[in-house]
Amino acid sequence: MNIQGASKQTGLPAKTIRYYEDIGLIQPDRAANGYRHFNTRDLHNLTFLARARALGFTIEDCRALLGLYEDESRASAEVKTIAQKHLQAIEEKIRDLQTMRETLSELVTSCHGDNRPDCPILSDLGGASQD
Amino acid sequence: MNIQGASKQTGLPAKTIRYYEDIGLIQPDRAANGYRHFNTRDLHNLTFLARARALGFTIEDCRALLGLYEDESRASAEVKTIAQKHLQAIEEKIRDLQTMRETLSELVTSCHGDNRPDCPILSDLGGASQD
DNA sequence: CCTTGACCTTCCTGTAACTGGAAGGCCTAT
DNA sequence: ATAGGCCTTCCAGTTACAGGAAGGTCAAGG
Repeated sequence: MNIQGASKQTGLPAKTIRYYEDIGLIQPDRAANGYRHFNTRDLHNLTFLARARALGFTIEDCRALLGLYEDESRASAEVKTIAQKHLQAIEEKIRDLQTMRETLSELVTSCHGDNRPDCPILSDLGGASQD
Repeated sequence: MNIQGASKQTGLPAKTIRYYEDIGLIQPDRAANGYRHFNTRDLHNLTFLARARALGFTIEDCRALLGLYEDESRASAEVKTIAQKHLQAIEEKIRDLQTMRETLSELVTSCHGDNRPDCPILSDLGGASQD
C-alpha cells in the first residue's frame, strides 16, 4: 500500500507519516521505484501512533510505548508508569487552564465592551488591584 | 534600570525581555555603553506582558492588547473581543484535555502494572475494542 | 595599573511536531 | 506525446523562548 492509502486508513497526513519514518518510528519497505510500501504491521503501528498522539503522548513517549507494544516480553508496569506520568501532566495542565479560565471569565464579564475606552481587562493586566 | 533589575521587578527572565524587544513589543532606550535602560513605562509594559502571557494570550494577542493599553482612545469592545476568543480557545482546550484524561484514567486503572506483559493500555492503543 | 567577577551585548543553535512548498521523478490513460 | 495524479527529497517556517559562545563594560580590591 502506498502512502496515500496508509494516510486514508490511519487518518494521519502523508507528511506526518514521512516524518514518523524520518525520526525512526516506522520503517516501511521501499518498492523498486522508491515508493514507500506499507504492510500490515506498518499500518498497525501507524494506527497505534495516531491513537497515542490523540491521547496527547509526546513523540518520545510514543516511541517508548511502541517499543513495548512490539515487545512480547514487556512488563505492563512500564506501560502504566508512562501513562500515569502523562495523566498527571494532563491533570496539571487542566488545573492551569481552569485557573486562567476563571480569571479571564471574570474579566470578560466585567468589561462592558462598547465604544468607551475604560476597560477592566486592561486595568487588570496593567497591574491594578481589582475589587 | 538595567535588564537584571527589570527582570527582578517583572519576574520575566532577561532572555525573554530581550526577545520582546527583538520582536518589537517594547523599545527600551540605550545608555551610551549600549546597555538597555528601562524606564517606568517600559516596566509597566513588561508587567502587562507578563500578566497577559500568564493568562495564556499569544504573543500576537499581547501585541494587540498592549497597543490598546497604550491607546487612550480605544474601544473596550476590541479588548473584550480578543479576550472572549481566547477564553473560548481555553475552554476548548480544557474539554479536549478532559476527554483525554477520562480515557487515560480508565486505561491506567484497568492496567494491573506488574511483570506480566498483557496490558489493556497497549491493547487499546493498538485498536482493540474495549469492554 | 591590573585583575577579578558580575554585569552587559550580539549572534547562533535548538526545542516539538509537524506543515507548506519547490523541484523533479513515476505511472496510467488518452 | 502529454496530462494528471501520484511519489520522492530537501528546505524553510511555525511558537516562544532557552542555552551558550565570544566579547565589551564597570566597580572594587591589591
